[in-house]
Amino acid sequence: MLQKAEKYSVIEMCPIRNVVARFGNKWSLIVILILSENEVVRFNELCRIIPDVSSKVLSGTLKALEADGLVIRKVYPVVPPKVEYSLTEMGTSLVPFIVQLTEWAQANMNSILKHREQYTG
Amino acid sequence: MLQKAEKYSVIEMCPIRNVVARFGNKWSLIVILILSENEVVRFNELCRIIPDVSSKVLSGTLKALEADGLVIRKVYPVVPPKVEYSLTEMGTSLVPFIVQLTEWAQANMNSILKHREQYTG
DNA sequence: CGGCATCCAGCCGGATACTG
DNA sequence: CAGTATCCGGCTGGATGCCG
Repeated sequence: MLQKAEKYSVIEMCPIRNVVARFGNKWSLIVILILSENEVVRFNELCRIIPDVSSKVLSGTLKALEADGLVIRKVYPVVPPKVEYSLTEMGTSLVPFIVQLTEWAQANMNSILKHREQYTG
Repeated sequence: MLQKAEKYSVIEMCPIRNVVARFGNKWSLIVILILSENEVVRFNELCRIIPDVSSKVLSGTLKALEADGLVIRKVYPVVPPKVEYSLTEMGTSLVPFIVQLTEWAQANMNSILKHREQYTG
């Protein structure tokens, strides 16, 4: 305790920072949640479901999740192209924790918002 | 399902995005974890414990957490100044979920790293 | 349909220096 | 000791346009 926390030092070695660096962006969690609710979703479906995301950013988000082994990208060699996204087993195993976090957020959101507006920095 | 997800629309109304917008930054989770392990920590202790954080960024992080009602900032009117940070009840209630997330990250980090290096974008 | 290329603005975090 | 002030570079995310 209270000594230099080596375990938090190198971001590549730090699970928290590693995981948060991945999910801390604007859309990753929403994508995972939607995939967990729908099993298989096409690119443009995600585009429509998620409000205000550009296709460039969405594809970047999906790529990152795919690179981590959380999401599967399945391409059908047809015209017009068809691409389906789904969660891997590892991705699915993460869902319960995200859901719990979401529930906590839901339960405490009002309190947090109230604190924020009362706060005088 | 597969309809415009209003629940994710407005960030102020969306618990996930609200919570992640707050913890998705570089240091918040580490600060919360350290506070959860130590009960009361002074500013400079945090500075020393956390690697590579500047005092400006740290104070910003703490302010945000304080504004949300997750962290208490207690100032002692002495010279030199003494300020103690600790978790509120709400902050403490969040810790288990973060810990779970951390454990998931720890358990899956190797797999994630392996996927990343195998991934050819 | 499912992207990528390009360009661009804003924010986040870091370095340094200074203060009550 | 516990910050704030200033400056700055880089990255993230968004807009637009193009392509197989």
